[in-house]
Amino acid sequence: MTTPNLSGGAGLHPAAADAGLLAGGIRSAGLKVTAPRLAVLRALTDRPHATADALFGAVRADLPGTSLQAVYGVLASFTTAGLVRKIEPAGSPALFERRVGDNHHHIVCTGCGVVHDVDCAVGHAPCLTPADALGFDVRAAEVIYWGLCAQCQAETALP
Amino acid sequence: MTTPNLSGGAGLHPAAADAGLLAGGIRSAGLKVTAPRLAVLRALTDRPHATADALFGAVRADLPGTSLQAVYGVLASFTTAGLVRKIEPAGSPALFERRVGDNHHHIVCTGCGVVHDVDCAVGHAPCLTPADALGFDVRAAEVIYWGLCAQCQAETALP
DNA sequence: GGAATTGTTTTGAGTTACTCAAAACAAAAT
DNA sequence: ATTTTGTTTTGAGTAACTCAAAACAATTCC
Repeated sequence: MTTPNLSGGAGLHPAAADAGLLAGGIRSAGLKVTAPRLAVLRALTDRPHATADALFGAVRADLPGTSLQAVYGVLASFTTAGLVRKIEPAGSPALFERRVGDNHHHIVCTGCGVVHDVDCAVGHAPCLTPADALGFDVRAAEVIYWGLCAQCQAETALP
Repeated sequence: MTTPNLSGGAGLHPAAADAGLLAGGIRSAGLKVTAPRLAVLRALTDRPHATADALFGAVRADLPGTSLQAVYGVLASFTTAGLVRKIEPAGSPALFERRVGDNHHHIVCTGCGVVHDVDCAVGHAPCLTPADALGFDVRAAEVIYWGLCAQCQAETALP
């Protein structure tokens, strides 16, 4: 075998099986399966809220020669295809996550910048309806909570 | 009188009275009253959700020679002082608004980018409490609704 | 009212996080 | 195997800020 196995056939070891799953996801989104795309998706699996730059760093570790622009391109196509979600918290470069399709929100630490997922406040779509939509056809509600994470609280409480 | 009236004394005509009010606000925020600051605050009064660049355009109309960096500086000091609020919707440069101190949210048109204020969804602080704060000390909840404004709806519905 | 003090603005440079386009290349369809 | 189509590389360019030093102006103090 002289070419890498990108085709998602029966896996022979864990990484191959993983590649198969990733490849299937990419293919069923209507996109061609390529090595940079697999690498980005794999990197994003380990880093649930990553910047393009962080992913670039991770990708080039297992696929040297990949360009930053390729990572941007991959992320753009994934985002358009609904395979990943892009979030842009104030003051931060864009973050990407694989968790899509549900309406979850985010909590960002103002101290260290760490981001976690949080489920919608009230059980059912609560924040999805503004008091007065002003004639808008509302399609999405994005909620970002800001606060101090447990660790940053502990650190600021020191003598 | 050879120097402009920045001191906020009894106004002689509407613009002066306005300057007095603006100056008072700036002064009580603990900031020095300067011509660029008055100009930015006045421009922001007419443009409830403006970018630094838009404000720069407006400011230089009545105070030529003001630099863009001065506008950034003014906005940074106002934001720190709590005199204005900075919002950063995804894909847009930062917007500034004078409405502060209440917990209102925003609705952004995905077509034309227009931004309006909206009050909190449910009567009482609804979105302020995530289902699970994950140990965070939550200080703020920011909600952005995305949708099509009435005008953009009408335009997309054309034959 | 004038000098000292402190904070602000100008001027000029630099950075981050992207975006765009053309040519080389690789995956999928035939 | 070849063609087609979509992707990645390479290289350039941009928007929106941020930083620092020197000039300047608003308060404070006498």
